[in-house]
Formats: sequence, structure tokens, C-alpha cells
Amino acid sequence: MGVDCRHTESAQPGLEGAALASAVAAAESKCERTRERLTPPRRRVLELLLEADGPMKAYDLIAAYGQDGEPAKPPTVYRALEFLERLGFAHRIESLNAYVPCRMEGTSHRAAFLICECCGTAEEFEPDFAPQFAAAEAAGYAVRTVTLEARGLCPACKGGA
Amino acid sequence: MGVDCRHTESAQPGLEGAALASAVAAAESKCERTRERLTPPRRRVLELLLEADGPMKAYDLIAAYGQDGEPAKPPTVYRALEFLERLGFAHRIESLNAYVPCRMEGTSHRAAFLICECCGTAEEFEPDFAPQFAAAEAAGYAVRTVTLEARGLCPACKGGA
DNA sequence: ACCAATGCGTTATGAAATAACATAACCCGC
DNA sequence: GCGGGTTATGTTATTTCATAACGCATTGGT
Repeated sequence: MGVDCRHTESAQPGLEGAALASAVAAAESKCERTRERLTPPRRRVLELLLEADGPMKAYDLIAAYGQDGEPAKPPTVYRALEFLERLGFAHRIESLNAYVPCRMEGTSHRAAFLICECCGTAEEFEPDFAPQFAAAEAAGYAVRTVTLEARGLCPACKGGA
Repeated sequence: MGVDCRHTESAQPGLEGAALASAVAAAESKCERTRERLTPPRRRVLELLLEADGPMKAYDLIAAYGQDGEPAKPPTVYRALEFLERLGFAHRIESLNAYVPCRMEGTSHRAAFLICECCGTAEEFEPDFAPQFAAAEAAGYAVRTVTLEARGLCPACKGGA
């Protein structure tokens, strides 16, 4: 991962049991309110993202899709991801070609991540984009979405090594 | 490109002639000062980026590489791009899988782009990352690089349609 | 019941990036 | 100028990531 300390992929533990069920239920009720459908493949991919300890690659999701070890077909997962992103339940991390469940409240067209180059975790945070928006609008742009990816070392990896 | 106005890929005209030569010469002298080598493949890829009217895909570069129409082999171009990025002569735009020459002074570990979803241009700008840095450091992260990609409409595409 | 719209399953293919290994050019102390 | 480490290139093959295209199923409205 660029830098290389010996951690066993730490931090950002995936959800399980009740916490997982509750997160899925929250997504479900949000869908109902907007008349969107959290269909089985979409729900399954969301579960996989929520259970994961860190960003998941599309083909990791494909491999993990079937409870019986049967992989999904790529379009199944990519379509689900597209849906989850559209509704703000997941984000794509461009610099990793990977996906994470959204950890922030509400759906936003903004996403920002602190990506640890040592342990591979990606923490979502909500920075103040005001200066960037101001700069963009000063240049005459109409901004629709913004993504920010900061790479470096997380507290754990920074300290130890 | 998502939105779809009828522009013929405008703005951000590529360099040619003297301007191109001068930009390449600037890169060359900068390399000399740091004892880096602007070898033929690296120089060629830099030229292609500078000549282009907008972000170039890696395989566009591969196809355009030979003056005689002969494509390059992928590693040739990818290695050159890696070099150019390392020295700050080019940037990768993650959300486009594409590359642009650096338009800003000096080498920086920060890059920010305004990407027009209509005409496909990507304008580099230099925002104030202070709030994001502060937020990251408050969370205990040691930030090494930051990239920001804002998507929307450029002045030209916003006005017309 | 019918129809339009949306989503899914499936096959195939396209696009982006890298692994691995051999060869060549460069730099530098001698 | 010659050896020897280092850096860069050429080449083949493969891996990884993502989407096109098509037909069928399900949904929701009238």
C-alpha cells in the first residue's frame, strides 16, 4: 500500500448482527419514503459493504455475493453500486477503485475521505468545502458534485510503524 | 458526458509551435536542475499531453505515441506518466481515468480540478485546502497528498446549452 | 387485463493497468 | 576508458476493472 507497516488491516470494523440489520433497515425505510426499491441484489451489496472492514473492490463484492460461494455476474454488482451511489448509501473511492458504505447522515453530493496508505482504511469525513466552492464559482463554474481524497497515514499507522 | 450540450470539445486549447517547445524546454531545464532525465518516451508523452485540447486517456496516448501512427506499448506510456506525475508535470484525474499536463507553477502534492460534464474539459485550480488539512489533522491523520475533483458545468456550457 | 417503466440474468467484450524478465543507456569512481 | 551499480526501456502476456446488448420478469398505474 505504498508505505508498509505490518498491521493486520485494522480500524473501521464492519457491522454485524443487530447493527448491520439496523443499518439495512434504515436504508430500507429511506427507500420507502422516496419510492425507491431496495431489491435483493441492492440489499445484498449494501450488506457486503456494511460488513466489510474497509473499502471493497467491485470484484471482491462479486466474489462474495453468493451466500453459497457462488459469485455474482459483474453487471449485477455494478448496477447495485450505481443505485447505492445514486441514493447516497455508498461512495466510490476513485483513487482506489473501491467502494465504501456511506457513514454520514443524509445524502450528499459531497464526499471526502482520509485514506491510510498503510492499513488501507478510508474514513469518511465532512470537511468545509466553502473555499473550493467559492473558487469554483468565482471561475464561473456551476458545481454539481465534489469529491476529495486525502492520502496519508491514519493515527494508528502514524504512531506505530 | 452526462449532460449533453452540442459543443465541439472547446476550451483548453492545446499548445503548438513555439508555446509547445517552450513548455517542453521549461520541463527539460527543470529536470536538469534536479538531475532527472526527460528521456524520449517521457518527453513524447509530455508533448502529447501539452498538445491535447483536454484530458487524455492512457490509451489515447498509446495510440497517438508514434509519429508514424505506430502505437506505443502500454508500459511505455504508463511509465512515462508515472514519471511526469512524480515530477509534477502531469496529473491524473481519477474520476476520468485521464491525464492532463500540470498548468500550475511548481510541483505540488495537491491538485484540484473543475471538470465540465458537458465539454469534458478539466481546469486545474489551486484552492485553499486549509480547512481540509485542519480537519484531517484534528482526526490524527498525517496527510501526504490531496486531490479534489469538482464536477459541474464550465462557464461556456452553463450559459449556452 | 393491459401497458409502460424499471430491474434483473446472461453472454460477451471492451478498457485500463500491471507483472515479469531481458536488454540497453547512464553515471561515476577509478 | 573500463567496470559495475543504477536507472530506463522493450516486449510479451496477463490481470483487473467496467460496460454493451438483449430478452425476460416484476412492478405499478389505468
